[in-house]
Amino acid sequence: MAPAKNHKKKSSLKSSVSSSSIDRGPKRRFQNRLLKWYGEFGRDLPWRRTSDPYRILVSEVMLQQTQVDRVVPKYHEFLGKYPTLLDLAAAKPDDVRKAWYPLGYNVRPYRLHSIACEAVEKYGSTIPRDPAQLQSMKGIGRYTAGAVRSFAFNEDAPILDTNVMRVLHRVFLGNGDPKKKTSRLWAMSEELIPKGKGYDFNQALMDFGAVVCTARKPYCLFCPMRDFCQAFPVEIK
DNA sequence: GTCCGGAAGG
DNA sequence: CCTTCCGGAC
Repeated sequence: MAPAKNHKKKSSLKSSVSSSSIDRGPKRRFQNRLLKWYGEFGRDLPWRRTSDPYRILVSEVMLQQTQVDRVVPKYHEFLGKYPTLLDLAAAKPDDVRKAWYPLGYNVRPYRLHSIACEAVEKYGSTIPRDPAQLQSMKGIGRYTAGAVRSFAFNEDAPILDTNVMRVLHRVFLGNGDPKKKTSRLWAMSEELIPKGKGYDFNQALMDFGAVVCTARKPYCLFCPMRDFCQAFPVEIK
């Protein structure tokens, strides 16, 4: 009788090390395939051709409420009129509201203007990168703060808008109401970012939700995640 | 007509 | 937790 050694556990690394709610395999597959997909199919959008935090902020506030196709022309027009943070801060609020038309949700141009003023007064005419400072400003919630941090400052900061929520919920959770799992999805969004790649990964997430994993009629047959997606195939209504 | 959507305010 | 804001897509 061979005195077999007792291995209680093969590897403590496997399941309990990090408080991760996502398994290694799916996590790495998702990261790799998403970034690959983005390299191939990612969109060329104007705010991806600048590193000016002000311009990225403008784009994010516009995108909060409006689809990309409607934002693009207005983004150029608005920045033609207010090319810098200082230009916007110096403007009259009502002129900013007029420059916003017809994007809708008209409280937002006022807030964007007040953010510009506050940045000039309190933060040395720069957009702050600190999440608490960002979120202290009216008009910047957790999503927009994460977007500014990752897209303007290259930080590995998580984002969660309804697109990202839908994608992560479908791929990793499957059924149920995503809105009831908001805090868990925030944690997942953070956990999934490959170190140092917050910018590309988050941009990729947004594109993927907008192009493949759409709210209605998602393109599951072209989806690189379909072999492990918990929601595949999403029923078409 | 119905759905969609960030942030604020209730 | 729920509603409001505003315009467009379907």
